[in-house]
Amino acid sequence: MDTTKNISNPYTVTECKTFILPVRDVIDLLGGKWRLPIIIALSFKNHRFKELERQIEGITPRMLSKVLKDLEINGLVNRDVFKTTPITVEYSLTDYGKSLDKVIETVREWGLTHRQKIINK
Amino acid sequence: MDTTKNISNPYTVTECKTFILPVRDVIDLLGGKWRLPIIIALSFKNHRFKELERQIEGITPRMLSKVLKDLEINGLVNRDVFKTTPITVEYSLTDYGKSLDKVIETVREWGLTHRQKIINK
DNA sequence: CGGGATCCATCGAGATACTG
DNA sequence: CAGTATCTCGATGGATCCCG
Repeated sequence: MDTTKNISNPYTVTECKTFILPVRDVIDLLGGKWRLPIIIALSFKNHRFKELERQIEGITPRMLSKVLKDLEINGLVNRDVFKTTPITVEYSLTDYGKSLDKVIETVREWGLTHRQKIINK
Repeated sequence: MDTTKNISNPYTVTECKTFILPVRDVIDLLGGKWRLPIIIALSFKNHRFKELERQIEGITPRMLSKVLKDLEINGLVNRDVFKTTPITVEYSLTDYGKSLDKVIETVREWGLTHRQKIINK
């Protein structure tokens, strides 16, 4: 944040919204119940649909399908179909998806200290 | 993320959940419709309740009250009551709350490039 | 195996009115 | 001014069954 402008708040409401937009995008991309588990699982290794369903306990195929589709649209996940019988589909993180790791790590570090702080109260 | 362990995924499901927990904490802290606008507004300057209500267009006193209370519980926001007549209440970010700025900035940078990438498609 | 379709429960959030 | 109390609704996600 541009602290040089904090003193008298010269930002208009519109500027403030513009500031927030890209942050909200990422929060939404990582938010929801299943996005993080799926991204983390794929950061470990590529997975097939059924593998993910087994790995991420509690998820239904409906939600798995939905989130994977969304992550694919956002360019974070690759979907590779192999024409075996029966058909197999492999999901993997794109290089771009992997670039989220550093963001997640930054967030995680703050979150770890936060946990300590809250627990100590 | 510990990339040295990514190759064969030695993480158990439990370890994976433990890994995610602090990340989820932060996402929840910044998620929802009003948390970011409130935090950003308070990062500019301290505000009274009514000032926030005016500044953050569309928010109802109910939601404002709710989120402020939650942010206070999480140690991000101070609530100072002044016994004037009528009573005035000033909200401000704690030093701890301000420490979130660097996290938000990291998230925002990634989000900005993401916007470019998505728009160009 | 890799999903889609449908129905249903829960929860975040809006609208409105009211209080100390 | 600084909130609280109800009521309501739409979105998120769960349960279950089905298909190529």
